Amino acid sequence: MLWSQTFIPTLKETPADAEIVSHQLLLRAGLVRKLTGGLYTFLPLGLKVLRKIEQIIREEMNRAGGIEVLMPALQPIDIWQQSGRYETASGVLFKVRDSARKDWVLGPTHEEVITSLAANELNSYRQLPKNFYQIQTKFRDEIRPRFGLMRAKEFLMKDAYSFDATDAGAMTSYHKMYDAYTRIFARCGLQAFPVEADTGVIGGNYSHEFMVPAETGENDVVYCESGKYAANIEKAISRGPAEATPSESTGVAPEKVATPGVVTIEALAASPYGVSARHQIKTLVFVADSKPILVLIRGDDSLNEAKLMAKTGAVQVRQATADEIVDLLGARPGSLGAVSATLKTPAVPVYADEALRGARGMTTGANEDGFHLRHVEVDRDLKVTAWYDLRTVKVGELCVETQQPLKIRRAIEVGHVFKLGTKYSEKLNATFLSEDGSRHPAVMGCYGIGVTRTLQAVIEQCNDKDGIRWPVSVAPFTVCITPLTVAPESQPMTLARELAATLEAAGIEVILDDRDERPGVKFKDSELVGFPLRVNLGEKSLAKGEIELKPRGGTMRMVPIADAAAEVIAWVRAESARLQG
RNA sequence: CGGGACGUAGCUCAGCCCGGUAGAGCACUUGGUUUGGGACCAAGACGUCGCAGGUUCAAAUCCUGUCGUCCCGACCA
Repeated sequence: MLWSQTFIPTLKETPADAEIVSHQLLLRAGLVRKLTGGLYTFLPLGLKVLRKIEQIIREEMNRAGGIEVLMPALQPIDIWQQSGRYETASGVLFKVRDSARKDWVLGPTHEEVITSLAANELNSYRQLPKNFYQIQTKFRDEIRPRFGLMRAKEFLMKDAYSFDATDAGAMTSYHKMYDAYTRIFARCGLQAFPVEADTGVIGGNYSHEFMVPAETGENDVVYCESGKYAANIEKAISRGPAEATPSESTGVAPEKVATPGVVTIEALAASPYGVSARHQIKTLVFVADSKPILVLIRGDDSLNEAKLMAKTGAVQVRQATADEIVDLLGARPGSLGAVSATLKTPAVPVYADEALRGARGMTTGANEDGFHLRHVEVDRDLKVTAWYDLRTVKVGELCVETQQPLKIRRAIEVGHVFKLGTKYSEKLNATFLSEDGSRHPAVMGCYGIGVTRTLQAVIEQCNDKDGIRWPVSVAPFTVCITPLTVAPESQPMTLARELAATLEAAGIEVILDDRDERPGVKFKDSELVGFPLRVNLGEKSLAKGEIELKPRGGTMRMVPIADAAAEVIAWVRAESARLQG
């Protein structure tokens, strides 16, 4: 490929609306251009990278027994109503209306479509297991598209769906995908690692996310340095708070104390009250599936809403409004409590965090503005409907596996594998006949990779001050041949064309920078775009019988003209082998 | 949806507070000089100052509304 005959609009300056380095480099290297918020056009080089990532995914999916299909992006709403997600996922659904005024959705994911297919086509245990996958555009009405391709309204995803006859079979399918994902990200040159994950709206009971460590990521991962434990903070557990919950009884009944103007944990902890956060019970009011609930957390802990939803089985949870809270408890936020004697409506469920078990000598709101209760003992004074682990793990707490202190880091989620069970197969009648003639719903799993997000994650992880540093496996071109003189019959240009032909014949993707630009411009551009190897052909070196090999980020090496092709091929093969894992 | 910032040339931005002929650098066009790390000189072209109202003799500048972008939060298979 000649540079002059493709389209690589590089930018010297950083675009104003790109915040993170990978987004800036996507634009500066001429890989994408924004149409509007959350929607991007892929330019030739961006598209080449995308296709390479897709190809790696295809190879590994096929190797793991996946069968490629292509499903419609436009979907009828009835299957979404059948699965129940027309309601539960309505926040992300793009809905469209046709000329007959019938409603459709643009698929944010394809459990409904594939399960409908399976319902019709998979009727016997003899046909199982099956794992269908596709690489296709997804649409999600993200509230806030962000960071270029990281969170977009329209994006490319690889999604796969497994159907098994038995739970054990489903676990096997799950682990095949888990292993395939590990290989896929390694081949893309990404350091990604699996973590235990919450399943969210998609459902199911077992799940891992593949995370790329990055400060700009949108997820917090809790992990143990031993490598034996890692989980999304939404799911993470520990051996409990670093400081024990107070459990010594004062032997005194709850006592009302005036705390005028005190509406925060901090204010109550400060002078003149001096009630440390650890001695307080935080009372939160939520509306879970339209019903009010009280949630109790130790004052120095924070509620993990994902856990609340997972543990209570609630589908939609929101914080109650101030008015709702006053109606329910008779007091405003800041003075709320769950001490039974103060509750107007004892029927409201009270969910308490495990860390509050046996707590005594606690202080909590009196359900009367400006007053708190002290000497509260949870077992004696509160009626707890259910105890759950609802708190968010904090740095330094001990790992449940190794008892070492846990750490937390930011990460980008590039893949997610779920064991779904029979949630969708039951609702959409994807059943099969087993050997004994009985009918069962297929046991499903689903597996997603954000292809466009993966592309940006590679940039986020592989860059330096000069630009992108593509791993050879996904680089738009592997070698950038750079003649410093481009006159058609000049020696640099003639040798450049010959070398390009030789390398292409060896299956190496080459771009030849035939632009009539000064060397500095070409060097800067090739480094910005990030081609793994640049081959310089300048009259000075050629006069000495040498060609220059400059790996991106490495040191320049001179090789005899006659050896250049062989040297480049050897370099590329060695780099490629390094990424095969 | 709440909070904040910002919309001026293709890009990065100044001008706005204090109303009075729309600017710089880069990019682009032409000519010349250069030619191993984003060259230099000269000439040129490029704008309904996001949009709509309002105030005013006069609005990029002040006011109101609106649309859009980015960030934080909420939310997020």
